[in-house]
Amino acid sequence: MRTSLNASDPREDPLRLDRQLCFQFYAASNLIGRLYAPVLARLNLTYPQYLVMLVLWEEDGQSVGAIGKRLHLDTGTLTPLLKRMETLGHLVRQRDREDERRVRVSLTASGKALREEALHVPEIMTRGQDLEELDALRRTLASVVEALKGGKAQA
Amino acid sequence: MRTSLNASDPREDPLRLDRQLCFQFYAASNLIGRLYAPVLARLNLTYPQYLVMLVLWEEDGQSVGAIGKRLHLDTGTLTPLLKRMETLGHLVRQRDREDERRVRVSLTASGKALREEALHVPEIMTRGQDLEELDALRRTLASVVEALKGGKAQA
DNA sequence: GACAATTAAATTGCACGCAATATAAATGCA
DNA sequence: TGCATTTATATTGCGTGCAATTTAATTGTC
Repeated sequence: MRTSLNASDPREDPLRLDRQLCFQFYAASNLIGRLYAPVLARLNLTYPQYLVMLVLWEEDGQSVGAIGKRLHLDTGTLTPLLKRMETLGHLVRQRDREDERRVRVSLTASGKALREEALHVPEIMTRGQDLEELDALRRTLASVVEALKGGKAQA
Repeated sequence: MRTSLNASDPREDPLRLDRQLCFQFYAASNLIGRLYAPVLARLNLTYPQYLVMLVLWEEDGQSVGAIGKRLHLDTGTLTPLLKRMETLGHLVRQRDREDERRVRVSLTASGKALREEALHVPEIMTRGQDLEELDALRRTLASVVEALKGGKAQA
C-alpha cells in the first residue's frame, strides 16, 4: 500500500501558494512591517528608517554605500530615504572631504538620543515569545540570507 | 570562570542589527524578490503579480477581497496591481452581477496558458537545494506567519 | 419600506525597492 | 600628464504596500 500521492492530487501541484517558501518570507516580512509601524511611529520612524538607525547607532558617520551594503539596499532606495530622515532631524548628510564622491551620514543629537526610546522596541515586539526559539530561527534565517546574497535561489 | 557577557559587551546590545529576527525576514524577502524578477520577467510578471496568478490558477474568478485575504494585501495594493495585469492581458475584472459591490477577477486564455511556463519557476528557484530542508523551513515559517496574522509580534 | 450599519472596492497620499541611467570624483596606466 | 576606467552617489521611472478616506451596494432592524 503506497502512501505517495499521484500527479492529479492538488497537493502535488508545484504552483500551490501554500507550497511556496518564498511566499512565507513575503507574507512574514509584510506582516512584521505592519506590526512595527505603530510602535516606530512613536519614534517618528518607518521600519526601513529604523533599520538605518540601528546601523548608525552601531557606528556613526558611515557612508551611504556602507549602510546600503549592511541592509542590502541601493542608493535608489537610500538617497531619498536618508533625505527624509535628514528633514526629520534624525541625521545629517555631508560630502566626505577626503573623497568627494562619498556622503557620510551622521546622527544628530536627537538622533542619538532616540536610541534610548528605541531600546524598548525589541522587548515590545518579542513580548510573550520564546526567546530561545526566536534566536534559533534567527540563526537559521541568517544562513538563508547568506546563501541568498550569493545568488542561490533557496526559495 | 563565568561565560556570560557583561552589559558593556556589544553582543549584548538588544539593538544590534544582527540580532533582529525581523531584519532577517526583511532582507530575505527583498533578496528573494530580486532573484525571482529576472525569471518572472520572461512571463511578463512581477513577483506580487506572480502570487496573484498562483491564487487564480488555484481557483479562477475570485473576488478582489478573496485574493487579498490569501496574500495579506488590501485593495490599496491590489486594485492598481490588478488593473496593470488586466492591461497586460493576463486577466479581466468585472463586477459581480449577484453583488454589485464585488469585482470578480478571471484569467484570460493567455493568463491560463501562462501556467505552463510558470511550472518551471519553482524548479528553477529551488535548483540544487535540499528540498526536504526547504520544506521544513516552509512549515516553520507558515506557523510564524499564522502567529503574525493573529497580531503576535514574534520578531 | 425607511434608514442606519456594514461590507466591498476604489481612491488618495506617502514611503519604499529597484533597474537603468546620469553625474562627478578618484584611480590606473600608457 | 592625458585619458579611459572605476567607484560613489544621485536621479528617473515604475511597481508595489499601506493607512485613511470615499463611494456604492447590501444587510439588519424597526
